[in-house]
Amino acid sequence: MGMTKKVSDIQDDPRRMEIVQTATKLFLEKGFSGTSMSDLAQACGIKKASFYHHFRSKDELFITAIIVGYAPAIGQLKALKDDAALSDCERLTHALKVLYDITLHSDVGRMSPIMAEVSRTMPDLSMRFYTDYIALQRETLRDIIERGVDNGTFKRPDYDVLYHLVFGPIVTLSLSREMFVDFDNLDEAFPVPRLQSGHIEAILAFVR
Amino acid sequence: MGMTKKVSDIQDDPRRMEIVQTATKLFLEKGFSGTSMSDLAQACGIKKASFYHHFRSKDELFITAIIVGYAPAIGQLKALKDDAALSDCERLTHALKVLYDITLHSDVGRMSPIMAEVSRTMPDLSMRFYTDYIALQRETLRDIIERGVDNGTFKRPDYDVLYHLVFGPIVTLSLSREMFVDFDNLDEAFPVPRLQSGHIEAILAFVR
DNA sequence: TTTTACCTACCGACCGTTCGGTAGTTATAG
DNA sequence: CTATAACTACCGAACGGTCGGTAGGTAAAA
Repeated sequence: MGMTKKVSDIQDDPRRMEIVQTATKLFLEKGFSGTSMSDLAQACGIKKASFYHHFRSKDELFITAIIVGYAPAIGQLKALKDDAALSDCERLTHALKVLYDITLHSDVGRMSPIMAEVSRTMPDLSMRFYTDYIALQRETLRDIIERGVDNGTFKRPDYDVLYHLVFGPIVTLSLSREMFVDFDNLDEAFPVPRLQSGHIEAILAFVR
Repeated sequence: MGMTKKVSDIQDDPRRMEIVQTATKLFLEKGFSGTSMSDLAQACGIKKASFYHHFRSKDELFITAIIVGYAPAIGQLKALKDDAALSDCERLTHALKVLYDITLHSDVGRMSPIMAEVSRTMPDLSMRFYTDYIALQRETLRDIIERGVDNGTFKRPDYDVLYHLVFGPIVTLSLSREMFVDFDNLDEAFPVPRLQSGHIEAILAFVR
């Protein structure tokens, strides 16, 4: 308690949020150590010194950007649990599609390379990323499957293996596409729609 | 031609290789931008300036370290293709185990975070990493499956989906374990042996 | 005599950060 | 209504430090 700031506190200050948005874009583009405070200042239309009115340090700004960055994904995940209208298979399929969408097209998905970069120097942040986001992903998937097990639709899997099979391909796909952005034939080497539907089919077969 | 150096050329110079080995260890520990030439010099028992006798720049040293680092894995992969004594399923199982071993326990496997870190600033290296290593991984897997298809053991899969399902979990597992090294319960969150055997079973079911 | 491998000493550039100060706004007191 | 104190947002200039890299020399091997 005390030290940790809530996401809502940060988001309440509009000036801070502007800066965080711009910073997020830059960090995603050029990585943490690749983005200097001068770069950041220029992008924000502010002088370097003025940052330190809003944030204690570069680290604090970065950490804020990460946490704010995955906040919407957390909302999407929580919404998945309460999808009453669907059948078990539809719910699982939909959940997997949402996971693909989040991981491939939102900030949090594109963050994996930076998280990998800073994980060694900011283990606390990695830890928080795990408990706030990864653990929630797992939990959500588990809830959906358990519901299907109760209804007799699915047989209960080894959940750790299931997480491995579900998140592994998605994360690697996102990471690969971030790493090889400059490929001329990126969509040929990593054809997202086909990989996605093939993967979902395989997972359905696995839990049935 | 011309610019590109062969691995054998580098490996022929023992002093260079000593330096590369030490550098590799440091880069894996602290990342690219986290490792300074001074750090490197101290670890090698050499003065900073003496580096520039052996390598043109920090980048060249790093690139050399990466390429030398995945060389043995390439050897292992090539050996997999000519495994005559085994049955199709045994061969596939064995290949998957080797992939796990390489990716989790060798330098090249542990390199994914650094490759992610530098991919934006060194797109050429990423490209080379892809064609030298990733494409070879895919090709090897494909050959093994094709052999099984010819024998009637396997049905021919969508290979892109297969790559997705095979390499995705392995890479993510390796990356996760690198990122969350400091977890007290790393083996609980990512229990390698169970994940590995569960994954292999699922893949066998997928191609059969 | 030239080449190799290493050294000492140093460079300019840039890093994240701090300092002292300045407008402009708001709150308070006379 | 006015004087003043306090606060917010920002700035120019500089800080100590580290970065990758270089100039030039030395000592020994070829």
